[in-house]
Amino acid sequence: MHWIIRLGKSEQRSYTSLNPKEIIVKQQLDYLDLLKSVSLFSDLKKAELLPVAQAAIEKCFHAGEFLIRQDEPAEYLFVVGSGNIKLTQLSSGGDQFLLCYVTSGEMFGSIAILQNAAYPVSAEALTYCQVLLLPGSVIRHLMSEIPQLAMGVIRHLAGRVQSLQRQLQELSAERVEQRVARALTRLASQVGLRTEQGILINVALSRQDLAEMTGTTLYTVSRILSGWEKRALIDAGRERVVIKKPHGIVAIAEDLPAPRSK
Amino acid sequence: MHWIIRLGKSEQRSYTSLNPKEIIVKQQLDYLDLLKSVSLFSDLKKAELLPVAQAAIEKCFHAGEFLIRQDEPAEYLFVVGSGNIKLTQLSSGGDQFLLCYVTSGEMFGSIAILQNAAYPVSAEALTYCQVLLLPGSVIRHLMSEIPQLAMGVIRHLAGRVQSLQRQLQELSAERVEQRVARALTRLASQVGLRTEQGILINVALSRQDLAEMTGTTLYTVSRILSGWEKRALIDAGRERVVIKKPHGIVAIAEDLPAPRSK
DNA sequence: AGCGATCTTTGCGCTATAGCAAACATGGTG
DNA sequence: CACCATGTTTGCTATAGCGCAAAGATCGCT
Repeated sequence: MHWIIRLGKSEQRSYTSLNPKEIIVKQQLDYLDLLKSVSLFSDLKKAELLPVAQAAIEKCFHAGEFLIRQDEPAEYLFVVGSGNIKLTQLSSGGDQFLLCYVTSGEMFGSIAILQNAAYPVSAEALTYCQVLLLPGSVIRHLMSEIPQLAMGVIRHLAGRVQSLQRQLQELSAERVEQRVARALTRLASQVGLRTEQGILINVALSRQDLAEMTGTTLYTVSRILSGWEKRALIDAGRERVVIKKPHGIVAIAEDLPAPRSK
Repeated sequence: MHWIIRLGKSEQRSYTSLNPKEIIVKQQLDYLDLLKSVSLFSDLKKAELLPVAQAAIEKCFHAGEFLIRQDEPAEYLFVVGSGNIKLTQLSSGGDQFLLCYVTSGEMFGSIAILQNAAYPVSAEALTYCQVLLLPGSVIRHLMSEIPQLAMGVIRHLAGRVQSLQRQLQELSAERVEQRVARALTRLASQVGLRTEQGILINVALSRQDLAEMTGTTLYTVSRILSGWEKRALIDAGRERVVIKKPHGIVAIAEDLPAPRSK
């Protein structure tokens, strides 16, 4: 990440040795690179992104801090520059559901584009995070000038709808083991890190987290992972999973007949 | 519904006794009324809706016919003028999930706004249906001229995302009885018909349908409905449910302690 | 290095729900 | 009006997954 680290308060700009104008320009260029990498803005020219970058607020969060809390008024879209974040939803009954992880180059809080909306989820920083806050009102107004932007938002939301529908279907039709396998493959493709032992899921991932993702209990997840570890499919530790035989896990996720573990 | 019934083929227009121009104008006015009633277009002025109405294709379907099939290229948005439709999703494993019912004044197939997308669901007519087909390309191009339209689409999708997230949470955390109760209350508010005996769910609703909505089996649904019938909460018949004590069902859906059935 | 907090494992019993099979009900149709 | 297709009920059995409790592992901190 070639993005300049800067700690929250914008006043700090004036404390640097460079002259203010130069800093602002540099910052905007950096913002532009980050924004451009987000699929929401990929159709836009850099020039069109300038007003977005200008309205963006840079902010950092420490592990454990909440970026947004469920039911609070939704003012900002969040673009993640670095770090890992998890989105969770709390039900009235007090059960928590882990919707997804968000990591660099991704975005969340698109609900802020709508007026008077509230966040339907909470976002918790799992590591130190650098994010850009984009005021929903700015995006909203910009959309009328830049139709591509509106299309980007629509594409983003449509993708989310489809992935949620698929998840719903899976949750209703598949057994727990299959769902956990699916969650792992999803995580692998999103935050997986190729190592010698296999694919390391590169976020702190407790049994409880996996349970909240798949609608089960930490006990059941623990038993499943233990089983897989005995079959040498994975290597599991405290808040850590390494997939040693990806094809084996995929086989379970897709419910293929023979794992063919020769 | 004050919408003129006309059978599919546009050639029929010339067979009427009125002069063609008058008919076309009349038709567009009717289309405009229908479109205006759809939340997607509610922010638009009637004049702005004219191009949409002009591009709309009227079509009718008989009970049992499929309006769209999963994985087919998505060309049209559908606006329902009359009739009931169910949206289902088929998994690779062959399990069907019933996503939702769609009825007059509602809309589906918004994925068609995106280029080269495929429908993620199938839509089956449960009754005789009159629908308007709006070419996705037309909406797509109109969005750049009418920002309100883009906002409407975004609002629609955002609502869908939230409702799906809620459903996901419910499916993962709640027991079957609760989920069935929830499905019934949802249906009651959408297609419920107030009668003397209670709220009649005004669509053909088999045990199998309820099972596919809630991620369970028709056996379990049957047992649950039988139980509720014994407690005089509902009145169930072949593909028919009447909610006699709405508060009782809501109490189950919300998992309230005392049903208070005095 | 040792301690406490947190996470993980696993034995055990239990319940909710799946799923078959067979009888039963219902409504449309000729 | 009787038949048939289709939907529904219910007894029975099987089992996946829940959830407690207690022991064990791991990590960060001082």
